[in-house]
Amino acid sequence: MWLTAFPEGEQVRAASFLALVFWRPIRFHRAARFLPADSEILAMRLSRYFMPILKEPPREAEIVSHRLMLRAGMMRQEAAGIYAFLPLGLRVLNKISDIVREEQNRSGAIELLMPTMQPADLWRESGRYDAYGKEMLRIKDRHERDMLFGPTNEEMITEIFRAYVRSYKDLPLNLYHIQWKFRDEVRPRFGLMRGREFLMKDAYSFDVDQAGAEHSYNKMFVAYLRTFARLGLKSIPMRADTGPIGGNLSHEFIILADTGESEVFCHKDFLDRATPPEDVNFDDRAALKTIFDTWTSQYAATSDMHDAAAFAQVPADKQVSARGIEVGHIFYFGTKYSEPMKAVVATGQGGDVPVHMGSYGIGPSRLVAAIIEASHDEAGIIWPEAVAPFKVGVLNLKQGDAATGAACEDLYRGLGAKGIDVLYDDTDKGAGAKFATADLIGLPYQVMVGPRGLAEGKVEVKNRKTGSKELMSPAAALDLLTR
RNA sequence: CGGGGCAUAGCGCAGUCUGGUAGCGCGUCUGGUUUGGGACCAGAAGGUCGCAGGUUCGAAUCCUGCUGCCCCGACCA
Repeated sequence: MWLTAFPEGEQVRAASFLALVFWRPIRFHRAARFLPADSEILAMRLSRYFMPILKEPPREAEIVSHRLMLRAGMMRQEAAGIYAFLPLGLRVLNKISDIVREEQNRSGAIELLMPTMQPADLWRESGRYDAYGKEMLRIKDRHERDMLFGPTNEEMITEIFRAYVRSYKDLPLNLYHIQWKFRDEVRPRFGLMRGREFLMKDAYSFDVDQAGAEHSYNKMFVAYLRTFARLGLKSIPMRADTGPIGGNLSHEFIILADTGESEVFCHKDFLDRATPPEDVNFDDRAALKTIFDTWTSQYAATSDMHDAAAFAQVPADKQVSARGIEVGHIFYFGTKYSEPMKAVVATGQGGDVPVHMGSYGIGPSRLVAAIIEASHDEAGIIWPEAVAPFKVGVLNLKQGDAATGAACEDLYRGLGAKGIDVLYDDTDKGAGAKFATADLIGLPYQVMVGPRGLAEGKVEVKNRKTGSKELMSPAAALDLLTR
């Protein structure tokens, strides 16, 4: 548009200047011009991607998710407990965050975004500036004002709430954000599992009374069950200690993984209980209460809360003791913050009351690691389809061969055009190396395109999870993978 | 914060005890031959040995201090 402001002769120079500046994107567009615009970010040629895989795991990585994330080129450590997400890791993180977001929205929670930096004064109001201890990273700005890198956001959300909401008519309200947190752990470890900087979805509910707050709690409870199920995980809610955040109703959501950091005990029925359906009515108090009761009626506890006598009441063939990873935590804490911070609403019956609050956390960055812990084998990661960085890998087993090249291009473009996330391994590597890479980064479906199969008009589709391989025509593969 | 360990090329490691011109594998680059489970041959590039001091004719190696990272424990999304 503003090009027209150039004198005639200048337009050419301006245009070529732009071409220079945007040379890389233009080159990409040219190569991908058969794809609709929206698909360009979904489809990727490995030869042009940034995915620095490692054959050997770096020495510092001890646990499997940490090793595999480093080997798959998903992240890079920059300091103890602090990681850069590389492109492959970011794709997974974003897919997890999107699912978390969808389920929060479905439950009626509303997204906003609070800053990572917070003024200390807010925390002095709640009394937590002194109480939180050294885990809170404290900073002074240039004017010597006390600031902090937020470890959580109860104070700030309460400040926002009290600034605008005055009436019971505006309740219930649940506000959430997905933002980086910083907790200066004494001993960060296990890669993303216990980092110092981590991504957290934290939601905060506001209700006029305890009954309302319990309904809000149940909404999150159900949303969490759905979220973890969609991420391909079996989650088990376990009664939890309320810890430093305070309150009196709290559950941890634990997923089972052999390498999990805590020991858990539960009733076997948890493992095949049906996930609440997509169309569950979040406004139906009784229905949500029923789901909550069903999911909390049987024994489930981490070693901290374990009661051996109660566990012994579970029939022997139903006793499960396993290892687990905490991936979510929900709290109801009443008026712990609303009272000191004066977040009050008119009740409609004369007078104000402090609102009843709850907070609800899920760590998407920890989930990246937790999913790997729960789903991997000797060869590498086995991504659940919903969070895989790419759903399909197209492997050209004989790079430079005209026939395999053409078949791969067709599949690559065909999948991309249908909106499938596809990674096309068009590198010079040998077939074996490509198999190893595809398995390492855990692509759910891998299409092997080589001269041997192509001679009979076939490609091979491999399922990463089951290991099954099937020969079929490229058209059948396209059909299968876009279904 | 207590205890233990590590730091040498992009990654994994040897060399340190017993001081004497810094090595191996993988990866990278060039050329060629290859191509269905981490190919082969030939050649090449790449390191102030974590940092600072000290001892010595000479330090990756010995001494002192510091920093970073990992593991176990206590603590935690």
